[in-house]
Amino acid sequence: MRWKAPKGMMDVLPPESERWREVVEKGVLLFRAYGYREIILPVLEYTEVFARGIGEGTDIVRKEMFSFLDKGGRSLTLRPEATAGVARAFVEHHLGKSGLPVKLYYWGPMFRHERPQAGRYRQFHQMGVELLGSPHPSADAEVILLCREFLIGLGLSAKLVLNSVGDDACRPAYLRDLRSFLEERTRELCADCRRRAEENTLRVLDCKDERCRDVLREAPGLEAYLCSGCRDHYRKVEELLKEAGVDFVREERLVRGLDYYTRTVFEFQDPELGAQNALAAGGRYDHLVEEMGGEPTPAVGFSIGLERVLKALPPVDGGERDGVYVVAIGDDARRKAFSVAFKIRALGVRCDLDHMDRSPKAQMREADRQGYRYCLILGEEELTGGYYSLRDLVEGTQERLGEDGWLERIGGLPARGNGG
RNA sequence: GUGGGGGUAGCUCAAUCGGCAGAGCACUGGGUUGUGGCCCCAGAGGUCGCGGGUUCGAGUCCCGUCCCUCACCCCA
Repeated sequence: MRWKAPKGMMDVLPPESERWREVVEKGVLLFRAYGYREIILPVLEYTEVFARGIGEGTDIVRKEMFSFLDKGGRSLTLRPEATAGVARAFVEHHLGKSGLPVKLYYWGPMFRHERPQAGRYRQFHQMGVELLGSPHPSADAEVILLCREFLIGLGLSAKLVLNSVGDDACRPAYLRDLRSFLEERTRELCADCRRRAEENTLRVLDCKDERCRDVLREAPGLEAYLCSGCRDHYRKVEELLKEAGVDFVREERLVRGLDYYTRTVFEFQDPELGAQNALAAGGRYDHLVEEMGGEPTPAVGFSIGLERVLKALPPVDGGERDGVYVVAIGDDARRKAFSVAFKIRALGVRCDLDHMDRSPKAQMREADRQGYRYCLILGEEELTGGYYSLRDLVEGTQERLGEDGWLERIGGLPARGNGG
């Protein structure tokens, strides 16, 4: 094989591409129903946008970015996520000046230079929302509910896990104590955790190693360190979720790998997905806009992994038959069939005809294979008799349509098979 | 970056001890001078990932290499 798509990147072919389209369109309709409007961002940003926004110490920035120098020598990076770009655009266009909150949704490709595995790709696609300007717990609860609504609307039942990672008032003290605890116990930790303790301390809490977990059971808990503001905020988010009848579990070890999160973080997990089990994730980021050079603007959002959602969805079920395939027999008929097909398409009815110079039998087989409901047959008999033969491929019946009104008849055909 | 598994037809896979590269599905044609699906017949389709080595002979054994995949790290 001569050429392949780059590692971790893939072509989406039909019929899979059609499922993508459906999922994205459902999401867009739902986001709009919640008052969000689309923002279309560049796929590239100056590298500093991500370095500052996501955090210099995060794995994403340290080793997962597709970066290159442009011809002017500036470093550009393919976006590894969308939130930093949204914050940059929010500041650049002074979106906060004309009234808050600002509610935006996006969708598109993201890029991370990681080793691919099940549910993880180098180019992957996310759709998500950002609610900028509100510090209120109802904003957190809204985006969580919206995310849940999206997944449920697709027929998925994901487990919601929730936590609070505190804010500038309380997290530093916790980190200090956690670090000193880890230093004391460092000999009992796995190699990864020793490294994490230095570089991304909170993530030690997430370690899967049993021995680390045993040690961490004795570590100071984040919850106990939360300041009254964070504690109160978190409690109210929980109350709103309960009020809405949403099931969730608090997972004290849930911490996210991006530096900008404050207070609420959450994840929707599907245990059947394998190691990469987060369908969607998000949280609050009260200082990101400020970090990007804007006014202090609290915000909250989430993003959904399209590939993971598609993978969790049940397999495609054939689909209904529709449309008309024009079967032409003989040169005269082929000539006429060509214009007939265009007339049918102009009605918005799916329609096709043979481009392979095939026999009538093969043309009908093609009609069947491509899922057409009807064949409009046009041969010498029809030409001399002045009619069209219309065959219903589901019923196996055939009728004659006169020269007058045949097009109207086709426009009025049932678009769907009768009851499947 | 680290570890496990795997690369044979378009797809999913088989090939015994080293001895003529196969099946199912899909595709094309025919069975019907103009009628799909089911059935029957026929056909087409291969750099056995790539390179080297051992051997009379390699898909099979050895070395190297590339790629895919799952997992770790991390994350959607």
